[in-house]
Amino acid sequence: MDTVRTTHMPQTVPRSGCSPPSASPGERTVPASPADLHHLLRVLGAASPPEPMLHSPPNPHTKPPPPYPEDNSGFLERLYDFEGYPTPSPSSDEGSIPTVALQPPSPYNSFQYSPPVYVKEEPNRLPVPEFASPYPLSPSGSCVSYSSYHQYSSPASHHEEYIDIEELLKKRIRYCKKVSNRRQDTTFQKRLNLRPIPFELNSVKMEESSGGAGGTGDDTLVAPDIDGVLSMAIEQSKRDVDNTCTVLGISPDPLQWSAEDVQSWVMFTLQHFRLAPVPAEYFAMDGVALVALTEEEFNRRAPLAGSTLYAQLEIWKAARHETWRPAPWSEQEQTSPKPAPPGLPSADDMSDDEDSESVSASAAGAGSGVSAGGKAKSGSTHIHLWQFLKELLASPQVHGSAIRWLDRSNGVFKIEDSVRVARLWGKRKNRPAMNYDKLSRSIRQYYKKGIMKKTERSQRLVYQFCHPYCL
DNA sequence: CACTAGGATAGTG
DNA sequence: CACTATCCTAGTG
Repeated sequence: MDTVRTTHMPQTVPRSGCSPPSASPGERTVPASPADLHHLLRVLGAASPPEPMLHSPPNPHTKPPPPYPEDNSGFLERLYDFEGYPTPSPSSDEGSIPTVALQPPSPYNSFQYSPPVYVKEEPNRLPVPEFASPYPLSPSGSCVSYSSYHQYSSPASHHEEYIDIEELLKKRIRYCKKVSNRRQDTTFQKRLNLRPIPFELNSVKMEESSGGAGGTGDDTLVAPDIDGVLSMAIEQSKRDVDNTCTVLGISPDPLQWSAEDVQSWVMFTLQHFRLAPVPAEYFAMDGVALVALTEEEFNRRAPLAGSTLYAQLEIWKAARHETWRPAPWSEQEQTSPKPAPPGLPSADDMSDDEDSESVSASAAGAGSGVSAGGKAKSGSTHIHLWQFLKELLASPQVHGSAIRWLDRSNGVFKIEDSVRVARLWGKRKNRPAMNYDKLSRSIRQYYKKGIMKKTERSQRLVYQFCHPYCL
């Protein structure tokens, strides 16, 4: 009989509908890479002007805030400078009414971008007008800060939200001062090796750990400071995410988004950042698929908004995590403590060189080189085959010998090493019995679905993505 | 022999 | 139900 298919192992691997706690060993769950942190910093605190944390938790022990430019400019300036951003000039060019430009935290100002929103400054408080997207901007970019969902059902009642600028400044300044005081002002960045914070975290860690295990005072201070800022950023972004979830009625976990959720989120984010609309079909996918997209793929789909969307998604992914743990740059994954799912021993990935490099770095893909993946093991087992193939294709330096683009713009690619690709696929899906025969069968299913098509001149091992899957 | 093509069925979420 | 994973038969170069 054919009931003897014993190759089936109990598949406990959750799919998109499941909650994250049981991710596979390779599953990357949070800001696992320094690049993620970079995103966070860029989009959140460090790179943004006075931050409208509308409902930031009241700080009981607040002191009178230093007047805006005088006391803070130094810190802000430094903060901005070493992040490579122009120092904001909080000048008031509107006569007697001081204004503050609250700009959407477009991290990469490379794309078109909405005009700054000017807000009249009142003593210590800023009324925030309604935006196109009725949600006030937050530094983290996600929709923010409503005290409750109900506010939205009665728009008339909340035309203005008040931002406690004192709070904002104090919060940020406290951190800046803290850092600055520990290291003498001008050199502290170097000492902390803070420059492009995220990207160098690895090296920082490595150097330090290799240097003196004991760690002179300096060494040990680095992590906590950065960590403090990050924690704050994460906290805020989590609040923002939660609020947005409430408004959009979507899960905080992008992996659980349906295609509709993704649409909602994309539209919301575009609107929120006043970015040009993107054809819906470009992001016609569920959350799992969205999460699997590399930054480059975001940019291909939405040249003007891709970076922002990608950065936002990074924040959402980060916010998924309940806690921000110190030393995120450590080799360990940032996944919440959970037992390794049955099936693949987690060590296995490590041992198998060829495969462990596997797809992870790829997510980073051609884009920033590091972005989403870093050294983090990529992804969930929920990934679709076509996404997986694109992941491989996105890192030719790693998998170029197994699979490569023949015609990138038309989505034509060739599998050079069918065995290896199949093995990688099997590994990712925790299907040890995977082979090219099965893999190709799955690919052929895509013909029907319009995800892939046969190439004009059929060649062995050559396939072609359909638009927009090739993006 | 390696691959292509596609039907059928089972498993999973 | 979608999306594979698996098995299988038939055909191609």
